[in-house]
Amino acid sequence: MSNSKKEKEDNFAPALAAAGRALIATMMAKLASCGFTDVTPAFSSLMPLLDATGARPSTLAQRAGITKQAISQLVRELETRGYVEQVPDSTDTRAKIVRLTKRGVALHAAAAEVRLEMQSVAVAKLGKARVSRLRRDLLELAAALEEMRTR
Amino acid sequence: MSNSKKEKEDNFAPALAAAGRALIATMMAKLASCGFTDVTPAFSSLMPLLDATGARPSTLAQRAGITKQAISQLVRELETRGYVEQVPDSTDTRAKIVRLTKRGVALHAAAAEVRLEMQSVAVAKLGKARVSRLRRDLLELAAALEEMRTR
DNA sequence: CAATCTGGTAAACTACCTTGACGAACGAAG
DNA sequence: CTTCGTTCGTCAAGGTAGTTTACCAGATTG
Repeated sequence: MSNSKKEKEDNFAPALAAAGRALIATMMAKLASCGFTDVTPAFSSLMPLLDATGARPSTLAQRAGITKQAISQLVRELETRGYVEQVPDSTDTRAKIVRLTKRGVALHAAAAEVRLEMQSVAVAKLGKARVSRLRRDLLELAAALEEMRTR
Repeated sequence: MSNSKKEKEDNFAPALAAAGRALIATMMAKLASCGFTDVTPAFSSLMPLLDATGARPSTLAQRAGITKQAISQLVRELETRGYVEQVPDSTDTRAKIVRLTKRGVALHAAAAEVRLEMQSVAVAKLGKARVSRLRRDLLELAAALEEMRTR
């Protein structure tokens, strides 16, 4: 009996899932209230990986940890919605450069602001020390699980 | 300048995502190595919500936080793969009861074991205190974000 | 008993990712 | 200069996990 109770009490998976869901939902809600109603979660995840100078799809894929095909689709969607434009890379005929449009810069800024606001909310609730410890522990946990997986 | 740096250093979203991905990937890998090769992430997420006595789809939907239609599909998949069976509820002609088959019980047990193993790995890496603090902080973070969203 | 609520399903759709196959261009090596 | 392996991006198809909309049938209550 204490066994099952212990698992339920200590199991961090639901907590992790809940935090993840809350993070996404809050980001979406805040962006929508800023007028960005056609943004999907994947867009907002991609935003912090883009900068003013532009980046190649392959680079983005690497940063995001997904395939270049997936990025290709995502970028196309972003393009049809007017958030980015693709220009040819002058140093490589094969390559493209994904660059934020004016509207994209606005979304980028809005997403960054929401992230900062989330950070503030977290710090207000948990305190600065616990927030940075949380981040660190999550990364260590991920590494430990990853090692367990591959072993 | 310190602003953007601060955001990058403290932003917990990537850490959260990484931990979540690692959790799922490890669960899948471990279950596959136990012979459960036809299990999808959603199956393993559903397992801890099922018990020996069986439960109604609606109840499962509530516990999982998704629609009853989604549960309906999932349960059907689980049924065709032989992990659960649906029997009529004697107390309500409309209702069904989702019950683990013998194979389902085996999967349920395997998933529980993997969760315990993950817990052990986490404790080995972070220590018992930090793990339970991590869980608590995640829940508080989720609540804070949720409040921020609805406000 | 009629109205309404609840349990479940069906179909169509969205979002996000994968694998596999491919053409075109780059870089180096012969 | 040609050949060869690699890299850049795309097309096509499919899988997973959900959603919304619409609906039926059984249960509950005024």
